[in-house]
Amino acid sequence: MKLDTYSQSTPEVAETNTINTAKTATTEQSGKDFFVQNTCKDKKDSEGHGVCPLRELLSRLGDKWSVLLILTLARMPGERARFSELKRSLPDISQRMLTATLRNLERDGLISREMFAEVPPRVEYQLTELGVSILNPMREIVTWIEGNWTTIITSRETFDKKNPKEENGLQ
Amino acid sequence: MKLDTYSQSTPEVAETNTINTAKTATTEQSGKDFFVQNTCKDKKDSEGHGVCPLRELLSRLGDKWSVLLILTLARMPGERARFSELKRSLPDISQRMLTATLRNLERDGLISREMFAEVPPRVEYQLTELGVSILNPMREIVTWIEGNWTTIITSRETFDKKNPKEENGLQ
DNA sequence: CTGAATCCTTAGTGATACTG
DNA sequence: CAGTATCACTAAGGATTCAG
Repeated sequence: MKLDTYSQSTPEVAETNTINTAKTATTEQSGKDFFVQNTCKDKKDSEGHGVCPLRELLSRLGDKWSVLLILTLARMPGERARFSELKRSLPDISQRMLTATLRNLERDGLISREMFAEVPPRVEYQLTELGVSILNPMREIVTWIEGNWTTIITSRETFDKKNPKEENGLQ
Repeated sequence: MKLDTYSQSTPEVAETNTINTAKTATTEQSGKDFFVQNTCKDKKDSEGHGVCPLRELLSRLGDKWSVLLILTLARMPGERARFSELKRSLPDISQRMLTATLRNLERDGLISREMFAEVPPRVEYQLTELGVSILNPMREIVTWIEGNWTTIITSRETFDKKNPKEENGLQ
């Protein structure tokens, strides 16, 4: 027997509540909506493309090494370096992940790859124009993080203190 | 029997190669290095903090819903909305993920949570000052993605055409 | 040197059902 | 309404080994 205590809406607070539900939808161009709004599925279409650009690109930038790799490459002379240099600059990255990340970034056109048919193989990676163009927005995020990191840490500590659950975070 | 064909460095191309290895390290403040450089481990210290702020925050922004949620909240009047409104705005998110993402963002201090002890429970979430402050850098990334999305798609297509492997991407 | 191939572990995510 | 709890699945990531 389900008590109806928590039905759709109680008499006194019908439909629209304290906070207005504000159909502000029309105030935004529906172009933006494509990126943020409802229709944003992660399913791939017939071509194999993701259908949510924002989410897909974001998750690329959010993956473990892409940003670090781009920033590392940006610090190299000519925004250019070879495989082993990158490996040295990011000691914690596994060879497998370095290869894979480079490959994905190349696929997206952010870096270019040049292979030299020498006896000890040499491969050089370089930020493309597209890759360079993302540096500024990227650096703004980095700057923001640098500037607010301690604030965030503090926030976490007080939060964890007030919520002394076993384990925090996802799951 | 290992042939020594690929030893450290071949005679004619010793140590420093075509591309100079440029110890440009000194040209960068070592503060930056903390974020990008070698010492960047993902291990947690005794307190449970990640030791690589950049990576950690980036992966938060890169997770499936954080950015979408922040942007959605930013579009609400007063950068404020209740749980069910957010759920409606992001129909594809599961309740579990909405709860978890909101919780993480609250923990980081990007959003605040206010609970009302009413009979049908009401909880309102709002971007904090910190949360609002990340909107601009975030929007720059979004803008960049919007502006370069088709370029990236094109790049991927040509790449996949030239590399007709079974499946691309990681793994 | 620069990868590719395998194997394996686990974190992220979704579906579903239950609760105050 | 706003969550929690469980379970199950997948994909991301690491370690290691093999190869041109």
